Amino acid sequence: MMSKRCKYALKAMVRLARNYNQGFLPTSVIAQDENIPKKFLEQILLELKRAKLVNSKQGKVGGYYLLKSPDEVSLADIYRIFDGPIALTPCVSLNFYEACDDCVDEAVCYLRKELMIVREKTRTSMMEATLTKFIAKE
Amino acid sequence: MMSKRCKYALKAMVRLARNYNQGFLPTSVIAQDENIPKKFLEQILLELKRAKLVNSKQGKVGGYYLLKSPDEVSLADIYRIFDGPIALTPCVSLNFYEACDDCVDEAVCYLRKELMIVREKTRTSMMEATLTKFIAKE
DNA sequence: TTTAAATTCTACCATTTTGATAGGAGTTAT
DNA sequence: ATAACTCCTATCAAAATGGTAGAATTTAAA
Repeated sequence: MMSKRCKYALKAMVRLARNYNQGFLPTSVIAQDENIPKKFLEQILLELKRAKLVNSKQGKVGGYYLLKSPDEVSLADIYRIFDGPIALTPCVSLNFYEACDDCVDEAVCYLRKELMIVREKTRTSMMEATLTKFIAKE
Repeated sequence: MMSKRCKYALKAMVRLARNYNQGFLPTSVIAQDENIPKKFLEQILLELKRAKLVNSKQGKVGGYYLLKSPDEVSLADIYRIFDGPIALTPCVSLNFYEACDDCVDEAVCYLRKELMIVREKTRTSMMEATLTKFIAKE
C-alpha cells in the first residue's frame, strides 16, 4: 500500500500534467479538485519541488507547474520520494540499497534472488505507469 | 518494503519448508538459525497457525510444521497475513477491497486502471515466489 | 510423579511513522 | 497597499512497528 502523502502527490502530479504547458496552478485549485487537505498538500508540493519534478512561482497568480513532460515522470519516481524503496527489503533495492540488519551473510541469503525478481517486476510496472498513462482517455 | 514481522515470517516458513515431512521444529531452533528474536517469533508462528499455514504440537519434543506443501505457499500468502494488501490503494485490492476515503467517485477515478495493472504484475510475481523457489539450490 | 521443554495467551511498552494542523514570513501582480 | 500566492517550521494525536515479560498450559520422559 502507498501512503496518503504518496497518493496525494500522485493525484497532484496528474492534475499538473493535465495543465502541462498551460501556466501556473495554485495549491488551492489542486486541493479542491483532488479533495486533498490544502495545508498538507503545500508540504507535498514543496517536496516535489525539492525533487525537481515541479517548479513554482510565488506571489499573486503564482502556483506550480510540471518541470518534465508527463511522459518522463512515472509512479516509480513519485513513490520513491514519499514511500522510499520499491523493493521488499533494503538489500534488494537499487536506489536505496542497505544491508538488512538481521542478515548474517548477504552472499548466502536464500531470499535475495526471488525478492529481486519481485522487485524487478514491480519496478517495471511502476515505471511504465507514467503521468501520460494516467491522463489518457479511453 | 515489507515489515520485519513479515520478513521473519517468510524466513521461518522457508526454514519449515526445508524441514517438510520431517517432524517438528521448535521455535528456539528457527529463532537461532534465522537470527530472529525468539519471543517475537513465537507471536509470528501463532499468527501463521491461525492462518492455517502451519500447525504445532505442544509439550516436550513439540514444535511447528508446514501444513501445506512448499509448492502451495507463496510470498503473497505470507505478505497478506502480516502486511495486508499487495495493491497500492485499497480500492484496487482483490483480497482487501475498500473504498478510498478521499475518493469522491470511484467510477471516474483516473488512478484505478493503472494501479490495477501494477497490482496485477506485483501479485503475479509474489504468487510465483513459492517456498519451493526459496529453498531451491542453483 | 515430578520435571523439563515446549506452545499459548495476554498485556505492556518505547519509538517511529503517519496524517495532518497552525502560524507566520516572504514574494509578486494589480 | 493589499490580495493571493509560496515557503518554512513547529506541533500534535493516533496508529503502526518491533519488540519484551510473565505466566498458564501441554506433553514426553526420567
